[in-house]
Amino acid sequence: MAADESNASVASALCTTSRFYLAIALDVPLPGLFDYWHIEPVPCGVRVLVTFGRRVMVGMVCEALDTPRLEAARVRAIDRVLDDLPPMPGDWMRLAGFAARYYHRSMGEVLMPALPASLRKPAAYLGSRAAGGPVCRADRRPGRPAQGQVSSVEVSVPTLNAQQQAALQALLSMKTGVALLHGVTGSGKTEVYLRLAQQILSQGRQVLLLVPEINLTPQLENSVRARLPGELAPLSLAVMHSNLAEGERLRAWLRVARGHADVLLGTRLALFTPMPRLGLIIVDEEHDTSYKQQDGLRYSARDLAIWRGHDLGVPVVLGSATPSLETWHRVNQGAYQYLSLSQRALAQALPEVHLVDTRRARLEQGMSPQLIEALAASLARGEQSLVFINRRGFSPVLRCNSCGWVSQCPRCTAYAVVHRHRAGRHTLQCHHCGHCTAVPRACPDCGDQDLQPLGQGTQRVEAYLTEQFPQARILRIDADSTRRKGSAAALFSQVHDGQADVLVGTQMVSKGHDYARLGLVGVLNADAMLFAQDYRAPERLFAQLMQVAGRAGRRGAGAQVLVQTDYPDQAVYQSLRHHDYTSFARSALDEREELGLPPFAYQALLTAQARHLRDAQGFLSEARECAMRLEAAKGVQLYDPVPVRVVRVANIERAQLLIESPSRRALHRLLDVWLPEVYDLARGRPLRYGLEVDPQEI
DNA sequence: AGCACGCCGACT
DNA sequence: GTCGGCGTGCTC
Repeated sequence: MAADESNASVASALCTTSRFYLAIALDVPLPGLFDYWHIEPVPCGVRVLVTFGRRVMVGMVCEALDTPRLEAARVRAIDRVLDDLPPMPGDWMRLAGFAARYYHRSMGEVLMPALPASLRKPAAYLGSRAAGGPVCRADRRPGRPAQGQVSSVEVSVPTLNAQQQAALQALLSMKTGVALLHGVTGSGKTEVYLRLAQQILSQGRQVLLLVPEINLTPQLENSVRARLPGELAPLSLAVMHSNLAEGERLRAWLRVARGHADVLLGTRLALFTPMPRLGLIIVDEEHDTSYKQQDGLRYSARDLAIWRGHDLGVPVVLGSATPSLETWHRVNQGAYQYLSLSQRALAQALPEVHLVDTRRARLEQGMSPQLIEALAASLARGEQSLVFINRRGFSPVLRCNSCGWVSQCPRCTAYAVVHRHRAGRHTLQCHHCGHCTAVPRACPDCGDQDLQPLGQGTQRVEAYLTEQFPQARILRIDADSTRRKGSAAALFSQVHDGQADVLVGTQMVSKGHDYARLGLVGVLNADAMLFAQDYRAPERLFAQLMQVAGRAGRRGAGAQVLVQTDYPDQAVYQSLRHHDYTSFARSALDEREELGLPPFAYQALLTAQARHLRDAQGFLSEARECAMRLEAAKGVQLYDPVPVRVVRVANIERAQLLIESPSRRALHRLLDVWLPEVYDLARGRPLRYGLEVDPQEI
């Protein structure tokens, strides 16, 4: 071919090639979508490779544009259309769109993190090792054989009591909407979920079952797996949580998204999995705070699950022994159907709750004589006991008895916690930033060697009990003793095999696990939770204590719970004593209404982090003034910016501005017009900021 | 968020 | 004389 001829054909191709403009979502903290073009149309929901600045990114097509919103010369062509997957389904795009609007983030910040990592990382598509792309590679691998397969013949299906039967009937007839399944621990909520799920599955539809955290799924996973019907074409289960290896997560995601898996059991991130035949969403332990993501996009998987169910016209079941006050309020308003399981399924008695007034007790290592006595008795009966203390490490602070020096993290406004290690080398660790130093032999200020650990953590309680009960097998379960992968499962299986007499643990032990022979639960230092935090502290404490109390006596009778407190008259402890969620919720809601707090108001939190507190606070003050000048600020309260409780973490100082309104619409309308100005205000300042909608802690 | 450009201290 | 510290500016 002659050179001029080929040049001419290139030129004519360029002239005749039309450009199809696309608005593309990218995971960058910038508002809006980004304009690119391609030589042919690309449908919404398709992923593309684009060059953004100097790097290549995976983005998602969200709109086709007639004309670019940017000067045409600045619009780049996309690099490649990723066609290894069909376009993301419309309902999935709607869910992401809603989350982006509600949490006031760009579409890209919502969409992209919702995909398995290999589907959003350009490296998975570039270079020699990327041959075929991640989807192709996942499809080539058979995947691990299903573990824990239980033959359906061996499964004993429990019979339902009258309450369970009634709840199931009501749920079966529910075509859409939200129901609260309120059942005390051990009342058999799981059995109701499973029966309901079976019904939905038999209609050929998929079920999404959300659980708070994954260390509790082995038990649930086995019961679900055991109960999936179908002999010739067995229904299949996919499990999804953040501890999955990337390849496993992608394979599970693909099975669900292609409709090959029927049940998806997973933590909050599973909410964003496409499900072409979704027929039911269950949110177990809906009050649990781990449904709220605490970094990146701070979404509530429970709230989004409700939206998704509503959008698809599919029922959503919320289950809890201690529903969140938000949910309880919706029930009171008649917006959610209410179903109660007030009896334990196997007719065991609820454990007796005793409050030990620690103002009148002589404590040894934080433990009252009553608790020590009860532990001894329980050991003598050959039962298991649980000592619950929500504090890991040996002691929360080290103090010099001579000059009053206390162990402070050099980078945070927090104490450094004493930790003991096997080798006998002790450390001071900051639980906020991870800073770690050796425990000094002498006071760094005055040189005195009289350094004393103050207060108790799980290690110290474990050490003390080991000394008190040398014949007992004492096991500690907390974030430290379960750090290595798989060690949590190993420790829990020791417990279930009866190889432990006393369990010492943090909240890790209170979730999900069913302890067959547990006759006694002791709770240390509950008051710290009551006074430490914000207005939600009593609600969280109540849920936590109900949950840990519920661990006791699930199989036997006569179990007891001892809660040590300086304030036995507090409503939260009195309600706990009577296992009375309803009275607790009523008094807590009355108080919230009187004070105009959620769920009677809606909140957002603008946070700022900077090297110097004055920068963070100054920025928030200006942002506040800017908001007050806006028409949309009518009916919205903007509080004064304040430093957060632990103001400095890793040498970064933090402040926050609370925004509140009794009208959700008014709040969001203000955010819509105000946030672009906040964005401009932050430009060029030495700080970072973020917005949290419906904050759980303030 | 990345990633690069751009101006000032301790090293071969 | 450079290597590299992180301030600041931009990305369709």
